[in-house]
Amino acid sequence: MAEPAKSSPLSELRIALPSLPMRLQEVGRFVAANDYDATTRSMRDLAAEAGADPAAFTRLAKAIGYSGWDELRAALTEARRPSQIAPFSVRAKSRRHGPNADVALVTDKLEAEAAGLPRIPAQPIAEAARALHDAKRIWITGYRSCRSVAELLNYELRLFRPEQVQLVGVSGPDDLDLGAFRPGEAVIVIGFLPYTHASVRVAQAAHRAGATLIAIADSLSAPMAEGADHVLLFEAASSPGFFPSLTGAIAIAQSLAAVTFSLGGTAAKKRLENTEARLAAASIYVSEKG
Amino acid sequence: MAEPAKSSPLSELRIALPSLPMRLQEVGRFVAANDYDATTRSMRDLAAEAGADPAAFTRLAKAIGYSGWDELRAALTEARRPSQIAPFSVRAKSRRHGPNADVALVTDKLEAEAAGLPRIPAQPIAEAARALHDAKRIWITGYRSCRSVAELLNYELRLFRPEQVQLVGVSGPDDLDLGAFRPGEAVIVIGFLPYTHASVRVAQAAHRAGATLIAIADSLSAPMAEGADHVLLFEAASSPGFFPSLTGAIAIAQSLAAVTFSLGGTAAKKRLENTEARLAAASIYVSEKG
DNA sequence: CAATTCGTGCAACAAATGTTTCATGGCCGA
DNA sequence: TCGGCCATGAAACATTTGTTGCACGAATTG
Repeated sequence: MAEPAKSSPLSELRIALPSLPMRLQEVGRFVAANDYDATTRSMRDLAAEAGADPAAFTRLAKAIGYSGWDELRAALTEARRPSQIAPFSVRAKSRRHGPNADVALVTDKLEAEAAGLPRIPAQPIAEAARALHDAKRIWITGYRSCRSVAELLNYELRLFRPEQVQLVGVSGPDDLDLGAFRPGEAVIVIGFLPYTHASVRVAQAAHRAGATLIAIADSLSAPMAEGADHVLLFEAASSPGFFPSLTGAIAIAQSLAAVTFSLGGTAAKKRLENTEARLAAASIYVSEKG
Repeated sequence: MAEPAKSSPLSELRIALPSLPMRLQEVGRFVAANDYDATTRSMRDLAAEAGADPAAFTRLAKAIGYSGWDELRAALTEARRPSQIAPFSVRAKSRRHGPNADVALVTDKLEAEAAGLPRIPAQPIAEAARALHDAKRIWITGYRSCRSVAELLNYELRLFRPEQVQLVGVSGPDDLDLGAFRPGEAVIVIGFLPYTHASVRVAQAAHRAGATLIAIADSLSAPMAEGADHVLLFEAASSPGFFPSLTGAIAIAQSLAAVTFSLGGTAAKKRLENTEARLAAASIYVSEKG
């Protein structure tokens, strides 16, 4: 296995963890999960809380290349030390070129997207959520990269309205679903430039069928926004890079789901609890440990 | 002696400072200025650096109402403890009613997520992108709500590396793919609390096969982060509402794709152009009209 | 099945920690 | 000037710290 850059003692620990004896894995996990206590409290103290032998900590440190627990803790302490000079020094020194050009690209991107989120109009989202709340059935559409947004929305809505939410095109060709739209139902279409023919077709079908059309798009003049009852705007081109940004669309989708759930009241809450109980019973999730 | 509002040990110190003997003032100022070292390093060590007598630290602690240096340090340690994300307090807060309660929920959510994005560590993303660039093949995994993130990443990476990127589990049961992992390949696993067994299985299989493991998770102690060569952290619980937030994970995925594309240089650019040309030829997109 | 390695808990070890005591020296009031 | 007081440093103290040697048991190997 290749050496993956000795960035932090915690990552060294993580990497070595799986190849360690069982007990050492336990204490290793404990250290990773409680690294602040690891730097401040004593070895024996930690051992008592972790329910392990104090010696295990020393052995762990040696197993991952340190001379002893003291040295490991010193490394953790340094890694945790609050950085005195904050973002500007990093930002100024590594613009565009140099070895850190990639890092600069990432920070620029994240900042741009963070700046874009508060510009999303909230009012239309709340109104659209009410429309979803009133809808007898909810269809969701998104193609190409927007498919991920559609699926997330589908997933979250189905957590508390399982029988009434459906992705367009999952159970056969899209066209079969298009004929099923009815008044009183809601159809969500997600898309941005360049717009796919398929998404426009869905929007038109929804409009023609008299269903409530909700468009999540990057522009009011997007073709699937024509005739839409609710248009939720986000900025797809706000961040640097070559692909349009979906962060805004995801944020909208999640807000939409959250408000819709909130409108659902205790009934929605109960259905969510049922769903979660079923998932837990099927032991889908890794149980949390003390 | 009056209790001076036990807000923080540091403020107690500052208040009592002027009425202390000269040497104790010096030591007190040193502690206030280096409180991180005060919690991590030993008393004698600090004394050496401050140029003072070790006993002065004990006397200082007693002078401001503690039983000894140990107790003062414990108080400083607790005051410095990183605030573990408290979703409940956020949820319990201002459950505002009235007509605009829904709008307020949306704006709160968007602002919280916007605040979370710049906190994402950029360096690991850049390093992980380089690993992807070097990988002969890229596998992507995400279950439940993380599936959407996995699919977005899959989509964007396939735009310029179509033959080398694959979602785990699309062409049959996951287990078939798990056996296909090879050294020199990269496996991306996305997940957050509660963690699914399936994602942990994939991560372990990747590690066992000697493939480069990249984990996108909400915690360093996430089970799929064990043994990972790269861990990309985001805050799933940062925003109000009942569902964990995927905005950070999406932002990471997009940054990862962008940097990987950037590393690909002209070759990647050419492949992307080919893909776009093919899509255009199939008239997937609505042509832009004046 | 025997031999051996390896992982693990226990207990004793030396080193380091925080505390206390004691001696010194400066300061102020009588 | 004397005597008490307090601040201060150095050294001795008991305690706690991290470490290591040892024994026992499980897993592995020949």
